[in-house]
Amino acid sequence: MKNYSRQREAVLNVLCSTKTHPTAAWIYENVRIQLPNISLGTVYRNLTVLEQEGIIQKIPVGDAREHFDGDISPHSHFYCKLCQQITDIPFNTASLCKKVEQEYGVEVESAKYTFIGICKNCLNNKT
Amino acid sequence: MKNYSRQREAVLNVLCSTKTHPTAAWIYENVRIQLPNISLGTVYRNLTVLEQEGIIQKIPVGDAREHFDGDISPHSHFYCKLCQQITDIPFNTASLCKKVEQEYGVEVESAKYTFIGICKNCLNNKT
DNA sequence: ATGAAATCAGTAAAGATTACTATTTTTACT
DNA sequence: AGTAAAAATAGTAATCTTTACTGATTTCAT
Repeated sequence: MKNYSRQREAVLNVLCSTKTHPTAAWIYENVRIQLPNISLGTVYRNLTVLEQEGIIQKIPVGDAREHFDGDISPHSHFYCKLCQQITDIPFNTASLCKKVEQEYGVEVESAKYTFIGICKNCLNNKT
Repeated sequence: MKNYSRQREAVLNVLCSTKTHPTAAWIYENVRIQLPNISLGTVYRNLTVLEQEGIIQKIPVGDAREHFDGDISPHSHFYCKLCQQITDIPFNTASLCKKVEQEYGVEVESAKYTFIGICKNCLNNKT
């Protein structure tokens, strides 16, 4: 079904080598260092494929673009409204999924917890 | 600082009178029934203002556009990947906010829990 | 090696959001 | 009520993000 490609591997490698939860545009710019001819559409297509296969996950935070995360272990995220950085919060999201499935008769594939506010650095810089 | 306007009130009313967690485009179309001359930019601006004031909230689910919710009580959401509907899950998000604040030295303004999968209806229709 | 299936680069198109400007509306004050 | 400053608006344009298309290239199984 799915075929190996240098481009898909490069997209995955770039994403997995950062903890910044980047956007497609950022991934595109960084993959271009290794593969200068890769096209933006290829990055988008591969991000979609990788997400559908459950190898990566999307992290929407409400800034009008999608962010991606190569770490699919069930953890949470904090989004700073001032510096726009997304940081990991090792709070496990798995525990409530079964509860939601049983109580609502749905099939839960993933859960995303996002905490929004002001990060430590930005709080300090405010003084 | 902020002035009253018929347009802002209409945007808020339309959003609060639905449980569908609509997009800006949907809100625009529905406000147009009452105010045919309202412009899309006005809808966007007012949604931004209302969100900054904490009167409404944004619900990003990863479908490349923002959804909005007039209900700001701390509850969760379920997003169906098949029918794209967002439904409320009355699971309270408030309890972990303080924990995150204390453990990470951040200021948490809001928390969003989103469960993603396949809803009851779509599971039945699959048979 | 070879042919079907998958993927690609490059480009165009579509969709979502923000920016800009001249005009109108709201508010505070008289 | 009258007025001036501040805020908001409609309409339009521009920007940014994402998806779609197409002919060429690459991968994979045989």
